[in-house]
Amino acid sequence: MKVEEQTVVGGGGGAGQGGAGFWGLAGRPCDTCAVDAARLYCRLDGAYLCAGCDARAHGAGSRHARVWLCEVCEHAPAAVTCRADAAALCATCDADIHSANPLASRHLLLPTPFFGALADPPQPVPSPSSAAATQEDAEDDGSNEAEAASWLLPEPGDSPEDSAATFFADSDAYLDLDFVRSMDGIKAIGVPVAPSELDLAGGTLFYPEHSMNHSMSTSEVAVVPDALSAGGAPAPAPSVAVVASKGKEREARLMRYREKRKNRRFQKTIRYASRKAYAETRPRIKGRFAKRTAEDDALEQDGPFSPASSAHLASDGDYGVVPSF
DNA sequence: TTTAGACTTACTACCACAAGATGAT
DNA sequence: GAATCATCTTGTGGTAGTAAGTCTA
Repeated sequence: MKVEEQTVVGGGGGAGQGGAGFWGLAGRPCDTCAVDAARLYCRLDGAYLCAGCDARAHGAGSRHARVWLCEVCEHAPAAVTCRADAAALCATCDADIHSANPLASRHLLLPTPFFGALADPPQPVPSPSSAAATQEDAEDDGSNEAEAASWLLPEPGDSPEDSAATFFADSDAYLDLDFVRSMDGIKAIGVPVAPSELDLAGGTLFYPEHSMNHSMSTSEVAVVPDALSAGGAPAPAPSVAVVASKGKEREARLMRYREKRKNRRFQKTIRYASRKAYAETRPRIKGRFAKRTAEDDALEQDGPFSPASSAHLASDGDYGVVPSF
């Protein structure tokens, strides 16, 4: 925790001085209006669109397959959706994040295209199997379980307090070759490979043989892209400037990703607003529910916190509320 | 380098009771 | 089949307690 805080503070300072633009990571503008930030990519049109322009261009019956922009870099079309992280990721960011360690590599990855009218923001991105379910349901039913499962299966060398996506990002500088060797034996853990037709970014979706190499290499100073090194020919050494820039970009991307996930994933879903409203008005003793007294009953009848009114108030709160029937 | 203690962080159990679910009539 | 009633189960939030991790001497 402290490591992450320090990382955030340090990185935040750097980002704060120059903002996202400093790293060259400002969101891609909409190709149509050029005003708002693009949020999705239409394959048929070959255009990056904001929500408004997409709504104008694609109606509910639209058959144009579109994908969200990567939530990490906000530049490339998302290639997959990670249900555990509830995030749409491009091939590059997916490789960065999900090849970082064996836990992350087990996240359930789903194809991203959707059709019809733009519904809601891409968090979580609707999965094909849960089209009829609410967004909250999709997140609760799948991602939480998937991530919880991944966290419950520690691997040698894992830090229990770090999430799968953040561990190596926070400790890149401390990786050593022994750990790389220790990963060789487990890098073949099965990851569902998406059909090649979803390879929207023009690259491969997964790197089953090179994922660990990719992660390790990008975590070190000498960055050698897999595409270059995979051919067997020795890749030319990148310049120091390029290497440093890549490292900072990746760090900034991952930091943004972590912040977003942190803010998103722990929102409580209220299934019964009426029960929540009632619980909030009930008397407590040291946090525990206490028996009602006659005075409590009298106050409730006179005061503004009758169950009915409280339920109404609670329904307007910031919680995700499943209406009671 | 190891150990002990202090400190921090995250998680869980607990409580009462209305609302919801279920089965019987 | 629909309506009513009785009984059982579920879900709700704030706090204390505890486990686990981190830091320092």
